[in-house]
Amino acid sequence: MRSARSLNSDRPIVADKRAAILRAAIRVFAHNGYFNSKVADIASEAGVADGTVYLYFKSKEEILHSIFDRSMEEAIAAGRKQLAQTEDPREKLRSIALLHLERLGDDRDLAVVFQVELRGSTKFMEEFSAAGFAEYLNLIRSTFEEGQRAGVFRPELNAKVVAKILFGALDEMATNWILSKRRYKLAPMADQVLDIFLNGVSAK
Amino acid sequence: MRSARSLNSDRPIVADKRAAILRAAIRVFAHNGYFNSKVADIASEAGVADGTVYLYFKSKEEILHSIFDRSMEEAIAAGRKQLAQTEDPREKLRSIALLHLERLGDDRDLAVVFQVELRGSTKFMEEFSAAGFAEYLNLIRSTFEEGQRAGVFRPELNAKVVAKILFGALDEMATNWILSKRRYKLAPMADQVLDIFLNGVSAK
DNA sequence: CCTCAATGAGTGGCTATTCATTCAGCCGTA
DNA sequence: TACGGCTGAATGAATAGCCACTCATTGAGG
Repeated sequence: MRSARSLNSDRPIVADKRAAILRAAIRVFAHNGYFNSKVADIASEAGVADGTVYLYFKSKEEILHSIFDRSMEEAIAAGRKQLAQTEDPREKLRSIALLHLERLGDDRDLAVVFQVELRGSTKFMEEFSAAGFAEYLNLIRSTFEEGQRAGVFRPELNAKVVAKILFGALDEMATNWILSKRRYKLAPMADQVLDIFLNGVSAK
Repeated sequence: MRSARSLNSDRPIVADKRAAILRAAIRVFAHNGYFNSKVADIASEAGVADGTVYLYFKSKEEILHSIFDRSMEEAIAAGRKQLAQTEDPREKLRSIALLHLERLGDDRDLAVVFQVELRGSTKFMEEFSAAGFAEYLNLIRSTFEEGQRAGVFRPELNAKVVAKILFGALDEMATNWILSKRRYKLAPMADQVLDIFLNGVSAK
């Protein structure tokens, strides 16, 4: 039904279908919630048979895992890259925030999965947070500490707490954006948050 | 099995059992997650038969609703009361924050249900947020606006955004506290958050 | 005796996962 | 070039297990 390269014939096909199923799953999870989504829904959304899903994923849960892993990996990579291109710690934090909200603002379905569906279970939260979120928080924290050493930020502040505050504020912007009926751009909120945040943590 | 007042005989009994079931549900939901919790688990935790649950609640979902409604109502009432006893807008916000974290810090199971389980579905989020969260955010917002009028807070800031930032920061403190393996007091975090927050939003 | 809260075994509906079957493309052979 | 398996990706009907919810029955209190 689908044409494929001849050598290494499985790779391109596999990647295609895996990706299609993942994209379908994001859409379905976003609309119905993880627990109310049927594997059959995902399959039909992806245009494959029910059983095909199990050729690419061990279980429904693994699909959710994969969504998280892939997205978080991308996000962190993008974040690091951005950090490498910036000097001023204040601007670094601004970049992280902007990237964070841009990424979610560009894909509402993915945002719903991240802000809502992934939070819906302590089990997921613990597993996931250990890996991905913690790393992300550390990215923020170490950037802040860098700024403290540079004398830009108030030295007496606990960097861990500061990181959580910034993350929490951004996270809430995203969640509110999803739940809001009004349609507005998410990314520009980053500046409003950063304004207050930087004003609160800057030295002098 | 349980003794009761003679007149109006249903009220005391009903209240007792309803409350017992709710308390049990909080515990069970906190440990297994809403979707992985069986009604039978709740019943046995509450020390009643499966069917008894349905004498007090229409469905499993209604139990979750009730937990949210009751707790949110209490929290908002407590918040309003506290606000009435305070003058300075800065102190008002500090009180709200402290109350917020104290309440969650005092009951870990309830906190898990609030921070994790209640977020796990867009459907819930939309229904709930419309009612409870929005009201809570408004409480913060109007307090902030009061402070703006009094010249305490920077007048150019968007109060709605400011409210979300504060709420988001507190919310993240709570979520992190739940997921953390280390045991620490949650309430004192309020001061650290408020320090940075107030520093960020204060006039001058 | 009544009444009615409480019980808990049974039912119905649902859905994740499995697996026997199909079939498209490919290769060796004539 | 034409043919006849062969491979394994894809299918989707069937299974197996789970669990919210019902309701006929019980028995304590009055």
